[in-house]
Order: sequence, then structure tokens, then C-alpha cells
Amino acid sequence: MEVSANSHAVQAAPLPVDLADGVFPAGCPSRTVLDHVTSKWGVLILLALSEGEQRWSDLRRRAEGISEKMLAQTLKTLERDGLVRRDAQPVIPPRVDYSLTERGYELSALLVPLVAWAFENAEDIVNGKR
Amino acid sequence: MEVSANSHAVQAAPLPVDLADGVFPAGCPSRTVLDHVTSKWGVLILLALSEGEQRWSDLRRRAEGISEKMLAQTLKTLERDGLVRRDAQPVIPPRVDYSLTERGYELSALLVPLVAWAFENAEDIVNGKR
DNA sequence: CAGTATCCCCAAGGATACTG
DNA sequence: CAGTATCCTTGGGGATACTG
Repeated sequence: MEVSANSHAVQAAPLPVDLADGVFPAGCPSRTVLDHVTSKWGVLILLALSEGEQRWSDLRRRAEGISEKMLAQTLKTLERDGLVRRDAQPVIPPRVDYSLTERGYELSALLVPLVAWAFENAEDIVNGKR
Repeated sequence: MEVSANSHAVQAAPLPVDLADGVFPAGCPSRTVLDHVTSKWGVLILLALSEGEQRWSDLRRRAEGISEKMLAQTLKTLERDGLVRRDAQPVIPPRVDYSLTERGYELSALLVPLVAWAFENAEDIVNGKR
């Protein structure tokens, strides 16, 4: 696997949002959105789609280990959130393409570095290396 | 609440990691790390700590809604992952400070924009606005 | 103050079968 | 192919009580 990223020490960025007390209020919409977006399968789907349009069966294969139920559920949630677009062709057998909306792309651009970081640091972390 | 961030359309960034088939292998360490880091409470704790050292009781208050059990569990996981440092003073009553390690800061620098984005888009998303 | 220890429950999510 | 429907289990996680 090829890896290329900025692994030089990043200094703590000042919070762009004022979260003085309470990182987020308990019932806050941001919590919900964050939960959708950072959900186990949500991240994987969003990431897969960041490489371009994919069919249901592609996504099933690429998000290795996902069940049909969870794929359907995750896609619906992301679609409702306006992050994923569903394009169903009226043909037989059916063909459905999933892709990111503009907002979805915006998000994936933030997700990609995070996932790349996880990928790069995974070994050290699970092995307890500092 | 004060907000300042780059909300102009971000174009799809090319994936820095080659994930040709399978976003991630099922048993992959990155999956584990990603799960820790993007867990419901993990994000909130990491974010709170990105503003500096905090005590147990601070964290409990700031991650509004968290139970003692989940706070303990989340902190332990993050500590094992080398993202959070625990500093216990041998005084009575006990005083324990939590802070980010260097790796933790590196991560939080990636998390902050994500959370900021969620915060900015939350309203539109839950209201179904495009 | 900073946690542990227990009990307990519900719903997230897997497996399987079926369908337009 | 692209899903839906159903059943069923497990463990995530809340509430509460206790402790050094």
C-alpha cells in the first residue's frame, strides 16, 4: 500500500469555535451530525465515495464486513443528511449509483486526513509504541 | 457562540492513501484506531483536551451527558492509545490532570476542523436544507 | 475528588430468507 | 442487482451505590 502524507508534528490549532463550557450541549444537533458522520460505517462509506461514484455492490465489497442491513441504513442516513446522492436507473436488472453531494465532498476532504492519520499511526498505537 | 472557519467549497482531495479495493481490510488496526478516535465520547474528550489540561470533574462537566463509567472507559482507551496523558498528584483529596500527548495534539488538529464543520452544518442538515 | 463495582436493559447490528 | 423483512443475540452503556 502506498502512503504519502504530512506526518510532521502538527501543533495544536486554536479552536475555531467557542466551546467555553460544555464541548457541546447534550441535545445539540451537532452531536447528531457528528454521530452520523463518525459512525463506524459512515466514515468508511464516505471515504469510499470520495473516490467517486459507486454502486451498491461496490460499496458492499469495499466496506468490508458491512451487512446489507447496515449498508442500507448508513446510506439512508447519509442521504437524508444531504451528504450522499442516490441515482437509481429504471432498468432491469436495477442499477443504482451512489455519489457524494457537494456537502459530502466538503466533509470527505476533512475525513481523508483523519483516516490517513489513523492508517499511519495504527501500528504504533496498537503496539503501544510512543 | 463565535464561529470563524473556512466554509467555502472544498474540492475533493485525492486520497493520500491507496485504498484500491476495500477501504480497509476488516481486521485492520486502522479500523480499531478509527473506532476509538471517532467514538461518541472520544471525539468530545479529545476536543475538550485540545484546549488544555483538564481535571476529571472538568471533563465530566464539559462532555455533557457522559456517565462516569464511559468517562473512565474512554480515558483509559485514549491513554492506552498514547493520545492522552494522565497525571495523578498524590494529595488528598486526589487531583488528576488529563492532557493530550504530542500524538494526541496531532490528532486533535485534524479533529477540530471536522467538529467545526459539523457545528456549522448541523442546522441545515437536520432541517433538510440543501 | 476521582474513581470502581454491579446490576440491568434496550437497541445496535448480524444472519438469514425473501422480493421487485 | 438492489434492496426489504424478520428474527435474535450481545454487549454498549446508563443508573446507582460504594471506596481510598
